[in-house]
Amino acid sequence: MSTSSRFAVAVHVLTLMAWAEDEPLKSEHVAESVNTNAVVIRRMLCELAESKLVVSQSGAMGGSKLAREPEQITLLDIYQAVESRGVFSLHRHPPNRHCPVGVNIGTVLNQVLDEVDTAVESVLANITIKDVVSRLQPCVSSAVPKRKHVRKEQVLVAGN
Amino acid sequence: MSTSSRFAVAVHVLTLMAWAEDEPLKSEHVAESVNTNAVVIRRMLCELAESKLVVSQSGAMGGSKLAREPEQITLLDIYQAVESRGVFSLHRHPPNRHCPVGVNIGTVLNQVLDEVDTAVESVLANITIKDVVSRLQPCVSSAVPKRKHVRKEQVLVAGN
DNA sequence: GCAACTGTAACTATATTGGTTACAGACGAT
DNA sequence: ATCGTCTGTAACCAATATAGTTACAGTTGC
Repeated sequence: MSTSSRFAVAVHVLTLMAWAEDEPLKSEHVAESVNTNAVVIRRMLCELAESKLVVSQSGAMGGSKLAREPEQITLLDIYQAVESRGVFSLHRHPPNRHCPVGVNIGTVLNQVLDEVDTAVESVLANITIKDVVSRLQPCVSSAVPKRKHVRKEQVLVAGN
Repeated sequence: MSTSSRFAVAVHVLTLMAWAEDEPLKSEHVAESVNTNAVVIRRMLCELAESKLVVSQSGAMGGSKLAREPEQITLLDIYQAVESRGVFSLHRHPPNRHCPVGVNIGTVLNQVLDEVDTAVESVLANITIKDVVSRLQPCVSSAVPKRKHVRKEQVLVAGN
């Protein structure tokens, strides 16, 4: 697959804003929490603004905040704002159309990949930023997160 | 995200083998159907062999075929064989642990991403290679596949 | 032994993401 | 009005993953 961290970062950013309630956050400040460069955050904020999830204000005392209430923003909204493609891709080059399998496998795969995308979307549609904020509170910082899938590089709660 | 076509190609390969029944297929032949280089196919066949989905034989009259019946191989088996990571990744670098959101967002995100992975897996677990072969037959080659998500580069049934 | 295969290493090409610097433009405060 | 503080954005570079290619050692049937 080769997934990106764009979705994770976008959720992080919007969660910060929900946490900050109506106070506009500076990209520099957000970048500090995410632990990346402010320009990376601003690029993402532009995308999120295009999707009407945040509003930004230039100039002194400016910053960005949520465009709607946290309970009105689902993870699906965020996913669609920052991840342009579905979960899987088809062949890089079209298969051989002179082969009985090659000529039709795309159609079947598209059916399957749509089923997958739909499943992902229905999970994300049922979680709002408010939910994320609520789930944030009872966390004990000692626990190291574990995933079913091995994600080599990423052991959270470390560094800094 | 930045998904790869590895899953699509792997399904294509195993479908070819199911189609060919018990006849061993040469990597060169498979590559022709997939429209790629034979080495790319052989690399993938090695991974599929490690996961006991195919068996290969070297030497003259050699080739690869399914290790089990097509109805005993699910798309989840294939997914796990060729895609090492889950659907999404967490942050590239761990967030700032001095921030109340940064320190705990990983735990919450892991919960969400596990829900997503589980949803994807349950879809894939319910489709076998035999199902794919069955769905292959009634396809009319005139129809251009459509996906809910825009996948720019890839218009199937073209080229060559 | 020979020809036909697989397995694999080594290298290149390409694409995507992320990080960085730089700067134009917006805007509040004085 | 201008100054300092922000955002928006362009132009790069670096890192990573996938895919494509050539080359060749090893295996096996004939």
